[in-house]
Amino acid sequence: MKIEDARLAFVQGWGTLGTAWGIPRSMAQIHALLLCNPESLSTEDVMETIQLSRGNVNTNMRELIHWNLVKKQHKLGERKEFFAADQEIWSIAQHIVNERKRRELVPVQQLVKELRGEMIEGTPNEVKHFQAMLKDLDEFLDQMNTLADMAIKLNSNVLFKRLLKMLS
Amino acid sequence: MKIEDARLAFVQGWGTLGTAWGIPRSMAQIHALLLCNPESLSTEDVMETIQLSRGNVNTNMRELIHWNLVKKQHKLGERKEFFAADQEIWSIAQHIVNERKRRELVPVQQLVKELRGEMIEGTPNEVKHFQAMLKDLDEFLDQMNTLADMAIKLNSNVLFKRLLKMLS
DNA sequence: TTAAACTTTCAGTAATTATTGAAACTTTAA
DNA sequence: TTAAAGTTTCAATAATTACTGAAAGTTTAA
Repeated sequence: MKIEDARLAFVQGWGTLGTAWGIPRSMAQIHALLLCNPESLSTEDVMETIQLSRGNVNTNMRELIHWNLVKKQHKLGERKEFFAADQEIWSIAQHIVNERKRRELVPVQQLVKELRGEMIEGTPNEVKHFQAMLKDLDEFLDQMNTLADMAIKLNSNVLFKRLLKMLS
Repeated sequence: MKIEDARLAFVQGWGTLGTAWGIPRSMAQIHALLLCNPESLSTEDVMETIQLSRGNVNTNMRELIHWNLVKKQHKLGERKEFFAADQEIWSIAQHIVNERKRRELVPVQQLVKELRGEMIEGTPNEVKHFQAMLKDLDEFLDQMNTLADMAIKLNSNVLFKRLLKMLS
């Protein structure tokens, strides 16, 4: 298999899977293409390799930069901008985890805390049940939050193995 | 605030947030409603409380049952089915993590392993880069997989605190 | 058996989200 | 300056995903 085809296969697969992660197909594809190229690429390189419109590439590239997954670069003597993906998998993971926390965890916590601050009127049994549920959820979300941070620190095999042992 | 309103607020919020988790709004709403009711509810209860069609409630309830988040129940003397949510937050988390692993982690691992099995033709530098990336990704995904399993086992404060200390 | 009570399915439609492409904008080199 | 090269924006459209409602199917009690 030629490297170009292998890259394309990776790009397509990553794109499909991206949608399962709640990430736009194009954004995932662009990221994949940058990941598997040692050189940085221009908007046009990306456009023609994965057949996307200029607007699409521009928008999603901005989003990738915002996620800290991609950096802008300039080449000597070239006017246009080039883009390169962060290649450190643990660094990538860190940024993805942070982004997902922001989108998925933080808003839930806000909701729960808001409701816990309310005075609830109803039969004692119902109120008790409702509040107990909120409390469990709140505590759980806190732990998840901490856990997500910790997961990122586990990038050394030493720590990872100690943890494995601890839980076995 | 009346308990009915508090429940509705929770249901609405959970529904909105559900979409950020890649879960259909209705499914999240139904789950939320069951979570905050001490009694099990019938399809019709759910339909009228959150204003959803019968088909929608039926379909999403089946999905919730498939995720092991909800159980069917029968009431003495009643012909229709009732539904109750699992109230154990760590058990809920376990099922959600398993489901997400199945949808989000497993397919990526397959893709990566498939590509690693290929012979790649290209310049040494490009091939080396491509394969190194796949290797990193593969190892990383393995660790993530293990980590997800472990996260679930951390439901005791004792373990959680030891881990915290270890990583601080 | 039959008919009422209840559940499931699914074609059609609505709502949401992603993508295009062209016009407007910005930067740079002559 | 100005015009060519490059970038950004965004209204229109396409693609995807979720929801409805009614018809078909199933179960149960008389």
